[in-house]
Amino acid sequence: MAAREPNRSAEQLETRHRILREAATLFADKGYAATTTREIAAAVGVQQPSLFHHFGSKQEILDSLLRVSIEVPAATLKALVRQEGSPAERLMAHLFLDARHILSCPYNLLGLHADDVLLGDFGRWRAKLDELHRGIRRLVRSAVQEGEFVAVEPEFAQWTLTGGTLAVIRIHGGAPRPRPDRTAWQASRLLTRMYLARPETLDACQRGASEIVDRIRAEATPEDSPADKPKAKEKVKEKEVAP
Amino acid sequence: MAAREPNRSAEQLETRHRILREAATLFADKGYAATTTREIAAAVGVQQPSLFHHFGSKQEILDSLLRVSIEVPAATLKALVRQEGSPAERLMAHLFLDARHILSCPYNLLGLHADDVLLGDFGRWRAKLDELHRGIRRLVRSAVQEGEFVAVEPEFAQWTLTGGTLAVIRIHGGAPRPRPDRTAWQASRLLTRMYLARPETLDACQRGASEIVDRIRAEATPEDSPADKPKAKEKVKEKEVAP
DNA sequence: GTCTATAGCGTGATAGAC
DNA sequence: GTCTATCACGCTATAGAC
Repeated sequence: MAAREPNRSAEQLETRHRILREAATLFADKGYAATTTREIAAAVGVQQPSLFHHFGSKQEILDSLLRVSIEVPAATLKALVRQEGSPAERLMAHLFLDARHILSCPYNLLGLHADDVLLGDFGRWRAKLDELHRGIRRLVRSAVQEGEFVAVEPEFAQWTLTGGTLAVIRIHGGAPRPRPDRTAWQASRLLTRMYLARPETLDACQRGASEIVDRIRAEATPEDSPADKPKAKEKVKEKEVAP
Repeated sequence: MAAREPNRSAEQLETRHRILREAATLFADKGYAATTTREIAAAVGVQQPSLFHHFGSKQEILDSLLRVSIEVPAATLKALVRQEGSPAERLMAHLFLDARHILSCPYNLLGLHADDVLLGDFGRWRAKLDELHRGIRRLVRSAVQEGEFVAVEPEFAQWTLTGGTLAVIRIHGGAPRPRPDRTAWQASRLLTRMYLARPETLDACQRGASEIVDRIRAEATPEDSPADKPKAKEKVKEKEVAP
């Protein structure tokens, strides 16, 4: 990287962002292994070797996307377990935060949840994701023990709930949604309802979850975004990919 | 990843079936594109070119597995729409049949649902799967209209329900389950419960679904009714597809 | 920062002996 | 039916001009 350049040109950031964006879409469509660097370059509108000016390797592109996909949810879940509130409320808060993160993300994160990615040479992210899943299973187990949830295998519940998050990604598809909060609450309500022993307590559960979300937002640092996280105020233009 | 040891317990099977079995496991672990024919051969315990005596290409291996994974559920859903019963009951019957098919299948079908497979050069199977998803969305839409289900986007419901089927595959993992019917009913009960407007009607819904399943089974085996054909549910044995 | 040209390698698949 | 040997191709990544 040009160390003596005082200002990283907006052009470079733009290209880097577009690479991530197009790569994420292609990974979602065809999978990571099946996507070639030539296809990514073609979607961005540059020649294939030009990618390697911005990223050291194809895996590095995936790595940057995985950071967005996994690091944020893992951090929020970690914040969640310290919060007060019943297990079901905390689980619902997690489901909401996860869904809203997806709906606010400018990249299509679908391909990053495929097994060829998570079981490949990405032990670092795999470990983080396992931690996430363990946290969810722990919350499910507590909710079942306290009678909030019906009897269910924690592992099955975890896979259906994370599968529900995938459903949010599928419907989202990388396109901006009008009201992310509303959609995220809808999804988390349905997923929580699946296991709630007394479904009529869903509204109360959501109120508890909402309070937890507010508390986390209050204690969270304003800038929680490393270099790869694109600005919330995005100037993402509609892509004009040469097919 | 380390090369897998040849599966000695499977050495008695036909080589062709062992190839399918080991390939399915590898596809589930690493994805289709990331799995090499050399890895499949190593898992089976033969040299790589020997695979091509049994299958014309790597894609042909995948094709044989996709037939097992998609053709059976598509056929049962087609039989379902002709049955009497409320939309929720028919949907629950589908979820049960799908789960039981998975739990009775000797192959790990997880990798076949990955997007790199279904969006690749397999338009034939992709079309069949789309048909399946459309059928599910149609049942969801009817159930919502009739007040059996809570208000929900059919597309979201379809992805969560098919995601729930994936959860069954994940827990199954290709290993035999003691009581497939019991596990399949548990899963379909939870998934149906997610959208049932009045969860207290779940038992009634299951009774209706069970009757539909029985009717389908009756019409699926209309001609062969020798004396030794038992009707016990647990006796249902999925015959391996040997094309 | 992007380009052209190409290296280096692993892949799916084939040929022919046994 | 399985083996050894090998091909032809497409892939990621590098080198160096501009």
